[in-house]
Amino acid sequence: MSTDVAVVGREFFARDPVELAPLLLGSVLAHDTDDGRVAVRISEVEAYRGVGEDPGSHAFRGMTPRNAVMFGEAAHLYAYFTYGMHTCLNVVAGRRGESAGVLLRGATVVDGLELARRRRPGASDRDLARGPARLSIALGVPLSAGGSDLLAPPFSLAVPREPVGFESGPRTGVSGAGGGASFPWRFWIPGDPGVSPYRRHARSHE
DNA sequence: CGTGAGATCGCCT
DNA sequence: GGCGATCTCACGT
Repeated sequence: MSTDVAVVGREFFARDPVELAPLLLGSVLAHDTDDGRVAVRISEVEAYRGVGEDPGSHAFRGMTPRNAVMFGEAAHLYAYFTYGMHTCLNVVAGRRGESAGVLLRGATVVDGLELARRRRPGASDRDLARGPARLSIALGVPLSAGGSDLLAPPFSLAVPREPVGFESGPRTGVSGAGGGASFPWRFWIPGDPGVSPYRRHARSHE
């Protein structure tokens, strides 16, 4: 159930996002604030490639003020605001200028359960971080934290020593080119309660 | 459990 | 001006 994780260097994240994404399943991301620490174990992610390569990516059309962080160093936080109310979190992937990232779509709380519950009143424990916007609220990460290094305080990110088994399918919420079966870059841990409820389509790996 | 609608505003064409 | 890398609540099964 709990995976053995370890802190790794930045070069681990400087690889193709489609390769990196499944390796992040089972990772533990922690965030410290004055109110305390919340840590989550990642159960679902999506890979986004860079400029010109991936029509579903915020970076597809080149650098803008919003996506500039994606063009920077790996393992930093790309946070974006959407639907007029939600913040979602990505781990920047690849080398400088590659503008790739991995969206954190779902997780389970493994530390700071009381604090996470306070941040999402009324939510069941299972739903605390199940979904990209919910995850950012449970961790207490504001949009303004965008650009932060996830390998330095107040964050910490540890990855599994041994990759976990996973399944993949089309990315959620990505319509038009970039969506559908041509980009099966959503990855999740089968049966994990932290996988978002919105879809299931599958091809399994091991 | 599934579907459907409304909320709400920054980003980029 | 149109549309999101979404969520919650209401209501039907």
